[in-house]
Amino acid sequence: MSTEQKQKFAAYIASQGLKATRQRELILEAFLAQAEHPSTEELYLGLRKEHPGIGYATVHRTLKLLAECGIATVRNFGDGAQRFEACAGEHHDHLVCTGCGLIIEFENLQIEKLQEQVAKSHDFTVQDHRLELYGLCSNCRKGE
Amino acid sequence: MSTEQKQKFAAYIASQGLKATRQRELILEAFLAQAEHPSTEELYLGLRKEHPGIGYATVHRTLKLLAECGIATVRNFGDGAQRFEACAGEHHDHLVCTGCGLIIEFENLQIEKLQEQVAKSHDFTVQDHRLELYGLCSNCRKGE
DNA sequence: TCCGAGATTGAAAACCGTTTTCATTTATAA
DNA sequence: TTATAAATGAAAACGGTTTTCAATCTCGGA
Ligand SMILES: [Mn+2]
Ligand SMILES: [Mn+2]
Ligand SMILES: [Zn+2]
Ligand SMILES: [Zn+2]
Repeated sequence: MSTEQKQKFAAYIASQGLKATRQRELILEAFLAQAEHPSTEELYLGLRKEHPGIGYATVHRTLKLLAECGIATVRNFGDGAQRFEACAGEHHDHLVCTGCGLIIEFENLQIEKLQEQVAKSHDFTVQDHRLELYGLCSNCRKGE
Repeated sequence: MSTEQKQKFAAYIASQGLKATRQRELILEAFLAQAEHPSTEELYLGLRKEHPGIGYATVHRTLKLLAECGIATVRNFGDGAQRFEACAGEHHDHLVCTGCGLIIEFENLQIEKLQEQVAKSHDFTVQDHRLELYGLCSNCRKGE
């Protein structure tokens, strides 16, 4: 439920001496409502329909704030733009279709465990990781 | 041996109706000689010491050519710049230290296999993938 | 060897997503 | 209500990449 995220954001804002503004509220709502992996631009264009006054910089700044406080994750699927995704519960990785842009999410605990082992064997402490499989979905394969 | 790569490049250039130039030769040599994961800028600055006339655009264009013909891979470790790496034999993935920038390479066949399984279970054909583990190397962990 | 079509080069400008700047507006504690 | 500091939107700056363009070079054919 989005109330949870709103509270989390409010708490973070308070804890950092920041201010609760109309724009931040709007942007969080739009972010939670929007499609899966929006870029700043996409979210900004969506918002502007309802709220023409809103600024691109504010949208981007707020998305970074959301990432800071753990509501969003920053993704990068190699299209040159940062994308943002709500941290809904479980961690997951992505299959990205190079044909149509389709993104499928998956989690695989075995892979995660093996990653930990690899890190340990090199005396590394993992803070984060990215795993993306690029290829063709079944539709795009047919279309070839 | 670098002769192999030179031949591969020569063959590719011929096959595409491109031309063999002094610059391309120089850039390939520098690329093969340089450190592990150079950016265009880094390679360019290195080259300029010996060959002040060389242009940034030419370096970048040539690196893209090398990627096209399978001599180089494009990497992106999240520092905002494309990095290039010689495709020396085996595929590998990376551990990236967020403290000092150290990069450790690894390969793990179990992970690769599991990736294939994941893809298959979603009816995906994998063309490429990226796996990076970000964290702290033992040195940087001590320094904290 | 020389020529000419067409590719390549380097410098500079354009590009594009991100970040900063700055004058103005707004939130919040007193 | 007021004072203070933060936030906003527009525009400029930024930084890596890509394009443009006139000059230069490559290489197959004469
Ligand atoms: Mn996702
Ligand atoms: Mn490597
Ligand atoms: Zn597809
Ligand atoms: Zn380190």
